[in-house]
Amino acid sequence: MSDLGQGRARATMKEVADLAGASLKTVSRVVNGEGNVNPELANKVMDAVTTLGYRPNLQAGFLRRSGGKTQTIGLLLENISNPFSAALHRAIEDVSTPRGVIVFAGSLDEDVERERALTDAFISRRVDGLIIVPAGNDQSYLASEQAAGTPIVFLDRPPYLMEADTVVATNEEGGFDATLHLIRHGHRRIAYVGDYESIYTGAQRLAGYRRALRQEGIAVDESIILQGFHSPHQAHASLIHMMRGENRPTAIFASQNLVTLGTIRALRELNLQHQIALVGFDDIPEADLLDPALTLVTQDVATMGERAAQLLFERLDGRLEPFKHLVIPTTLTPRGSGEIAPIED
Amino acid sequence: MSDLGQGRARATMKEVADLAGASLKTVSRVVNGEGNVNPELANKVMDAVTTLGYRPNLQAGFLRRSGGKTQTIGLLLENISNPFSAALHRAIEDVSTPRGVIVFAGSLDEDVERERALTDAFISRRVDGLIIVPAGNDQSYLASEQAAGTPIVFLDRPPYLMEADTVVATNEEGGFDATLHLIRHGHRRIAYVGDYESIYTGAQRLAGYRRALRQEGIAVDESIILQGFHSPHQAHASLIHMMRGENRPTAIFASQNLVTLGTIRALRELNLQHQIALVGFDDIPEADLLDPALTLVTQDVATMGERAAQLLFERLDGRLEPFKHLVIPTTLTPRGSGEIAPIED
DNA sequence: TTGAAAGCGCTAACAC
DNA sequence: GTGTTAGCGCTTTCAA
Repeated sequence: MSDLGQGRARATMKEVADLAGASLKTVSRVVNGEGNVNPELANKVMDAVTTLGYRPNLQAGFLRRSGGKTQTIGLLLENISNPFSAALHRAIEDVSTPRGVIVFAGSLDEDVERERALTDAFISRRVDGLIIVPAGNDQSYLASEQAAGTPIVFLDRPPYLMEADTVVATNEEGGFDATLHLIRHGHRRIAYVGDYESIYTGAQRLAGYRRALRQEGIAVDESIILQGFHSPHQAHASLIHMMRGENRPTAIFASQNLVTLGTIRALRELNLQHQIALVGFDDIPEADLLDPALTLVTQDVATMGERAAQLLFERLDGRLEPFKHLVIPTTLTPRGSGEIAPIED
Repeated sequence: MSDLGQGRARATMKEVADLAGASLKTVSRVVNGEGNVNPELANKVMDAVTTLGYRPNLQAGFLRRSGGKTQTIGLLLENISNPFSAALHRAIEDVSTPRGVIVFAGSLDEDVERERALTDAFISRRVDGLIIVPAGNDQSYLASEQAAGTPIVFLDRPPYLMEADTVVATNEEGGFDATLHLIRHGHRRIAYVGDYESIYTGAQRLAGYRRALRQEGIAVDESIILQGFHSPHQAHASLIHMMRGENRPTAIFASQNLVTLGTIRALRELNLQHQIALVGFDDIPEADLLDPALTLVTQDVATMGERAAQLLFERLDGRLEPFKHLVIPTTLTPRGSGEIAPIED
C-alpha cells in the first residue's frame, strides 16, 4: 500500500505543451487565463493538464514575473502557541487570505539570534513583506532590506535603531489604569509582577504602574516589583516568598497572561485569592469563570493584527507616505479580583 | 523619514561577482561555504556581499539544485488561534527549525473548499511536505501529489479515500474513559455535548461514549446527545434548554475544549456547577483554577505534532516503508468536576 | 492567435 | 583553485 515511490516526476509546462501539441507560451496563456487562445486548443491544453496532473510552479514563475512578488509574507511572533501570538497570527491570516497571500510563521522565544535567523530564512525565500514582534533591541540589520523595497511592520513592540510602520497597544496607559484602579479601591501597597525586564511591553506597563503611584503620591517600593518570569511556573516561588514576607502587598498587578496565571496559583496555594486584589494584563478566555473572576486589562488583539497586515499591504500596494505608528487602546474590565478591598493587618 | 522608495533593486550574485572581480561560480562557492576558494578571493567576495547587502535568492537556487527541495513545509490546521492547533503548530515548528525548514500555516475552519485552496497554494509553491488536519471527507485529490513524491502526513484525523502516514489520538477510548468515569461515579443519565457531527474526532469520542453506556447496560437517550457546536457561545442555548427540561442529565461529557467552556458557562448560569458532573475533552490551561476544578481527558498535543513532523521528515529522508499509523494515548485527570455524585431528584 | 528566443538568479557538470 | 556553459520552470518580449 505504501506508494510514494518517487513516482514520475512532477509534470512541467513543457510536457503539457508537448502532449497538447501546443507551444509553451500557449500553455502559459491557458494556465494563467490570459485569454486570446483558440478554445479548441485551450481544451486540448486543459486535458493535458489534467492527465499529467500538472501543477504550475509558482516559484519558477515569480523569478521572471514583473514585480517579482511571491504572494507570501513572513510573520515573526514571540511564541506561536501563546494565545496572544496565535490571535495576532489569525487576524493577519484573515487579511492575507483574500489577497491570495500565504504566511510563514515562526517563534522567536525572545531570542535575538533566532530573530536574525528567521528573518534571514524568510528574506532568502523572498517574502513580499515582514510583520515582526521583535525580540532584540536592534533591528538596524533590516534597514537594507527595507530600502530594497520589502515592507516591514512592527507589531506589539516598536523597532530599535530603524524606522518602520508600527502597531502597538497602549501599554503604558494600560499599566497606569490597572494600578490606578487598585489605588482607587484603597490599595497603597501594590506589587508589580512581570515578564523579562528587557521586553518593551513590560517596561511600558511598569512605567504606567510607576506613574500611577507617583501621581497618587505613593512611594515606589522596589522590593515588591518582581520581574523576569516567562511562564506561570517561574513566577511561583518568588510570589510565595513575597506573600509570606513582612511587608506583603495588599494588591498585585500582573503584567502578562502567563504571569497572571502563575500569580493566581500562588495566591490560591496561600488561600489568599479573596484577600489580595489582582489585576492582570492580557486576555484570558476563562477570566469570568474563575473565583474571584479576573479583572483584566485587555488588548484588542484582533485589531492589532488586522491593522498591521493592512499597513503591510498598503505599502505593497505602493503607499509612499511617512511611516505610520498606530496605537490601539486597551480596556480594563472589572470582574471581581481587582475590586477586593485591602485587608487590615 | 519614510524611505522604502524602491531603493536600488536587490543585488544579484552576478553583481557581487563583478564587484569582487570573481566569477559567478566562485561567489556561489563562498556564499554556500563549499570551500576550495583562495582565502584572499573569498574575502573580496565577502566584502562585496556586505557592501551590496547581497541576500541569496533561495527560490532561484532550489530551481536548479538537485533534489529540488525548498526547505519549506505546509501546515493545514483547523484554526491557528485555537490552543489545540497552536500547540500542534509549535511542536511541528520545533522539529522543523533544527532542519532549517520553515513552515507555512493556515486555518481551514472546517471548510472543504478552503482545504483545497490552501493545499493548492502550498503545492504551487513547492513545499517539501504537507501536514494536514483535514476538513473534508475526501482527500483523493492529494493522491497524485503524493505519488509525485510529496510526503503528506495526516494529523488528528485520518484521510479519506487515500492512504498516508497518520497520527491521531485515542479519541474513541478517551470518550469511553470519560463516560465510564462518570458511570463509575454513579451516573446513568449522561449527556454528550459535541462539535459538528461531521468531524472525525467528535464522532470517535461519541462512539466511545456509546460503547461505555452499552457495556454498562445503560440505554442511550438520543435526546441528551447534543451536537453541532463550534464555539462556547453556540452550545449555550441548547444546554440551558436541556438542563431545564424534564429528564435532565446528572452528568455531562463535553467532547471538545470550546464546547466545554460553553457548558461550564451554562451550568454556572443555572448555578448547577456543583450538582452536575462534567468531564471535558481537550486540555484547558486553567482547569485547576476553576471551581470545581475540571476533570479532563487530554491529548498529548506536543507529542502528536512532534510525531507527525518526524514522520514527514523520515519520508523526506527517503523512508519507503508502508504508511505508519500512530495512535497517541489520551489521559483522564480527575480534578473534581467529574467526581460529583448524581443528585437525587 | 500563436510561437521562438531570451533570461529571471541560481547551481550542476565539466572544463581549465 | 577557478571559470565556463547549460539549464531548472517559468514569463516576457517580440516576431510571425
